[in-house]
Amino acid sequence: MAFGNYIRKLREEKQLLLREVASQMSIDTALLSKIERGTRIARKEQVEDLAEALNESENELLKLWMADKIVKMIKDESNSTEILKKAEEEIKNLTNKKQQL
Amino acid sequence: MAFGNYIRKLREEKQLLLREVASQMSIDTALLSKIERGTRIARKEQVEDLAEALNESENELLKLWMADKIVKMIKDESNSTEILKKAEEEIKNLTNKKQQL
DNA sequence: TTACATTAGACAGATATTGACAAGTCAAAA
DNA sequence: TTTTGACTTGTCAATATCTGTCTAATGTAA
Repeated sequence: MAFGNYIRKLREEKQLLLREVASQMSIDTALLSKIERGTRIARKEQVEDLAEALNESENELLKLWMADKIVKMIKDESNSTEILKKAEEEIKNLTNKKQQL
Repeated sequence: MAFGNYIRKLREEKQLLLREVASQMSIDTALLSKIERGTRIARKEQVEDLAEALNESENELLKLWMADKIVKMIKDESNSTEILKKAEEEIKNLTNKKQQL
């Protein structure tokens, strides 16, 4: 599930209003609405605030948020899976190099 | 291999000078140098021009270029692999949804 | 209707990206 | 050693993108 849908689901489960959560995040209700609907991308800071406001794991939310950004970036490419595979390969290489230090 | 290193290798194999390739791309030599060294990210247009100038597959270069952007985005995260896995999962979901249309 | 939650659009200000220029390093040739 | 040519680096103005808010609109239940 996309990041926006996920946090909306969390918010609704907790029976919180947009304005309540947005207020805790110190942003406008409209902005949170857009983030939940996926028409605006949250900033890292805002994801952290969200985790706090929704009492959820910050790491988990950040993970979903980053994955979401990647998806938005390549979802329209015909070879998106190959791109991810290549990225994974590169990450592995980097990790190995780091360990050698 | 990162995108920049890769295109530098290609250029050197073909014995082309920065200024020759840059000229074909209608950009400054300095900019191409930075792209090859990874201190600047090429624009999509420039990757296309590069493919032309180096006589390489545009799709392949674009793939590497996108993978590179993803790597730059998450390489410093401790859970980068998990992030990629999640992204892959989402992409699969999207693909399935599309097929249902 | 009224009240309240949510959403859409438009805007100005903040931030980031872009490409070029000039000055720099470096190595090989003269 | 000077010169030459390839490449690199730092800086900067112009441009493009992003940010958050405001206002107005939509939807919905009482």
